[in-house]
Amino acid sequence: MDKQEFLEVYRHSLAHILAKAVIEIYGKEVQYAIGPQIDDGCYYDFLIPASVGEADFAAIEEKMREIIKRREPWTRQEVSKDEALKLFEGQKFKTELINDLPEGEIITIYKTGDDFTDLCRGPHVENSQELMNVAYRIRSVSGAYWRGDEKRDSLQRIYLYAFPSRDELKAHLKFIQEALERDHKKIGQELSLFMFDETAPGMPYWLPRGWRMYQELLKFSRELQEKHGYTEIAAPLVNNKKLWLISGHWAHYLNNMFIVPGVEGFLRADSEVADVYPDIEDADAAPRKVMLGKHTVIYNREAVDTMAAKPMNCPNAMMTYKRTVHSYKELPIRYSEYDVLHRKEKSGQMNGLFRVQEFRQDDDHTFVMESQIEDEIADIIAIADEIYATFGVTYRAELSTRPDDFMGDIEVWNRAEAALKRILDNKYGEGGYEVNEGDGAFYGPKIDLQIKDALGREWQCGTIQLDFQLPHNFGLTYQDRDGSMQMPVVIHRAIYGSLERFIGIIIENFKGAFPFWLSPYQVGIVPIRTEHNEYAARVAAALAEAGVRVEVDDTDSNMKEKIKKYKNLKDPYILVLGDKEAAENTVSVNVRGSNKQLQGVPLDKFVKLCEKLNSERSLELAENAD
RNA sequence: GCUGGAGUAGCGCAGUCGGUAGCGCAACUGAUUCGUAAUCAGUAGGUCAGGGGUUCAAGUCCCCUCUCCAGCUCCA
Repeated sequence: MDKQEFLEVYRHSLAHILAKAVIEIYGKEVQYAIGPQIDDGCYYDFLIPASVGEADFAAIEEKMREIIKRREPWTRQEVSKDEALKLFEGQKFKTELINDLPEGEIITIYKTGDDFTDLCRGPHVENSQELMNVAYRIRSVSGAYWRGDEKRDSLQRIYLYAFPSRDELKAHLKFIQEALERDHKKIGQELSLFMFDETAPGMPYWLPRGWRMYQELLKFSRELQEKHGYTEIAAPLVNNKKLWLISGHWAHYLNNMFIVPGVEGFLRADSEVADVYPDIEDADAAPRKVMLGKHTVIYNREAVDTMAAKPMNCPNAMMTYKRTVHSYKELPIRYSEYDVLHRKEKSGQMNGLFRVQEFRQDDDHTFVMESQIEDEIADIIAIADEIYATFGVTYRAELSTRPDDFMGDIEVWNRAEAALKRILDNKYGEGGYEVNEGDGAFYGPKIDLQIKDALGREWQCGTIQLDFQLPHNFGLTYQDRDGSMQMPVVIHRAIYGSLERFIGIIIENFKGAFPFWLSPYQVGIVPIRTEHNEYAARVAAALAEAGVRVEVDDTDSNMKEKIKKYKNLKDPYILVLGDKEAAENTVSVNVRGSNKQLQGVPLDKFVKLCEKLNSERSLELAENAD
């Protein structure tokens, strides 16, 4: 048995032990659902008459230990559907699972001791004593729906960390701790990068330090895209619903849009209003008539002047394309935009910068002829390569192909998918990327790029999507060589994805110690005494002149406090300036992440070093000025 | 939206049985003028998330709302 199999077997088995322990503690009325293994352990879903909290963890862990110590044998049995139903009588989730199994299928059950039976495919340990040495700990308890369906039973899910040895469990707990320390919300607060307020849920305020970083990301993207023939546009943030009717958002995305009622949309209701739906979620609820008080103001979402904040840039890009007629000679046309988007999320969906209601994407819509798809996408991937490499992250590509409810011409789909496969085969080798069959959008196939951060966690950022639908909805055309009017294909693409989410990721990736080019302030200057402020100002001016972001603490607090302040803010270089430096026109440099100090570095040399780090967007800080 | 937790000074937190709102850092004032991660002393700072209720009395108990967090579900 290899290690992976071993992990699966004992994590699976531990889930059974967990269920047995919970039943022994909370009684036979516990309904147990399913208990799969996961990356770092396993979980089990229960319907328990009591609410399980942290205070109960120790008791459950102790009970599990006690059960393992009984050294009970595990026995596998094959039973018929009827026998299985009888065995799990009163267990509604198990009953449902059994009923869903195809007729005639052999059902396997596992007994742990003679008082606990679970429906399971196995395999499992032969005897509980095999679990004596494994290390486990209850991680947490949280809510989960039966079969992930929010309309069904809400269960208590108990998570377990489980590892083959104590050391491995310890290492994992350390990893979790590390991830916690990297939390971008915590670092964002410490480094004054961004903030939130309850008056604008899920909409970040970018503070001066964070906004500098944001601008650097934009600058990098713009520079690179300029080289690749992109042209930037900016478009209305709020558009009349007529636009959303054409794009299809009014029909398919309305619940995620912030509606802006126009003047016409306001009604003064002095009397009865018909067709008021008591519950917007419940389509079956009968509309009622409601008597509103005099002068109550309501608004009508369907009024002609109703508008909505844009959740996506695509419709405006389509409008921009449509402004004039286009020749095949002009294609590809690449409209990039960084406009602010708003997407209304259900409460509870927000999470720091990872999930917000207001954000910007490094978005682009490229209009191409079908024959240009392959070259264009290869070029997009080249951009992605350069961007991700600059942040020191690696990535993995995934191709999603035609779903069942696809729209458009199947021949076009087939050619497009073949083109995407050719690109990916070329770039990553056959099998060097994942294929998710049937996972594409209804309007076209797509390539997703998953990046991997310093802790090995994966994030979906980049996406490249072909679209045959919007050009159709907006009636886009170009005139081909033979004079006929053809429909272009649209490529939607983003590399950072959302700037907000990407910044959240790199905050955690770098733990707030950003590369020089990205740091909010790149150099912090500490004059030793106030009499050195004048020289400090000269140094700062020289650096600023060279495009270096520099901050000076010219207060009269002592130098140790000043150094500490800039260290806590993770400025890459801290310059300490006193008599010696002023006399020699040099700087003494503290390099972030090292205790080394570079004494007596000539000022012009240091300026050159900073310029070099900036122009190369270097990941590493130089530890000497040569 | 669902389950569970949380919201007290700018930040991090304490606040016991319901009985005058606390600590550390930061800020401000003064002294100190300092060579590599916290100088000393003093001062100020509060609608205890918001609203309602119980009570002689509410940060504390009850109800509603908002926001955040851990998950679920959904997503870039």
